Amino acid sequence: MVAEPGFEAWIRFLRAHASLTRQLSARLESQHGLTLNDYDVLVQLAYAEDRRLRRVDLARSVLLSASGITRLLDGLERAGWVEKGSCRSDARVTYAVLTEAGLAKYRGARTSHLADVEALFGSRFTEDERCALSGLLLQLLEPGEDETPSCVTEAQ
Amino acid sequence: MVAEPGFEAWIRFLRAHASLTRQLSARLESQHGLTLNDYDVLVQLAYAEDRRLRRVDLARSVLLSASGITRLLDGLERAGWVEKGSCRSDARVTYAVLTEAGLAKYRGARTSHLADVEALFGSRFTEDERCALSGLLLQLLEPGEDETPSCVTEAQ
DNA sequence: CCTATATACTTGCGATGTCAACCATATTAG
DNA sequence: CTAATATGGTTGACATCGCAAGTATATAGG
Repeated sequence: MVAEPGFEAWIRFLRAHASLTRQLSARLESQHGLTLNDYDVLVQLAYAEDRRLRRVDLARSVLLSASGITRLLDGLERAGWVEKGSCRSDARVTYAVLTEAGLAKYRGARTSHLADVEALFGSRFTEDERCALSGLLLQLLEPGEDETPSCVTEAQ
Repeated sequence: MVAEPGFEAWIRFLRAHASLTRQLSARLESQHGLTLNDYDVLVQLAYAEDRRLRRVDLARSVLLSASGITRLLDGLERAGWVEKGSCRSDARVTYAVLTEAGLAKYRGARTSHLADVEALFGSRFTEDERCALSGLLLQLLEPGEDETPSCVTEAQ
């Protein structure tokens, strides 16, 4: 894309995303057999209360459609990392529950993935730049979309 | 994603991308029957010399794989917006050439798409912020990936 | 020449993701 | 209580995209 004065930032945003996610997902895929979204879901569940989340909420927080979550979880369930849980108070909802195996899987993938993110993304910035970028990106999100829960500061 | 200290920026990057591209591509799709990538290709061609580009180069500049470009162009060719051109000096290469219809299509989509990008992306920043963001994003791209050609400043 | 390797491009296949339609359960209004 | 509507979730049809493999042409070395 080109010749769109003032849209340079947008173009770079698209390009940077394409480039980074391709590299990161290739690594995650080859080293752990996980998708970026798979990993994302595992993290969400690992830090959720009782290691379980309603499927709708999970969908919202990873920015996938309802059907997208069903399909993603299908895979994680087949692998034994997630299982379904039912809800006492509302028979419509199904929980996605992280299994022990799933937790182990997450822990195994975590270190190398974080290192990859650091190498391809974090290391390109100074501390200040990263803060600035984070702030700017926040301005792009709708209020509800920055769901980064409380545990952001937790070191695990 | 969560609980990854220092990765807030990365998470927000992923979320912002998912959110923005979904909204933008929905609009582009409903108003013009184009994908974000379709549009991207039309722009590249519209500003290219002789309105033609080698398929490889196009792939690189849109950050698609070789097969991705073949398929994307299949669609644009079926629609009559792009056609194949052969190369005198190298029989291996095929050009993607923008047709008159394709140029018209681009011009028709351009205004509304740029307005959408401005509304969802540009308008969230001040001029300075946008510059800063653009600079930061540039640091994420590999040398060759910021292909934004010379005509960036052109007003069309 | 002629073989080896590199490049341009296409195709088969699988993975992923969306939308629309659908079912089941909750909730609300008469 | 019942009908209307909203919400949680799944499924089928479909589109997009990457990888691996294959074809065709170019280029380099012996």
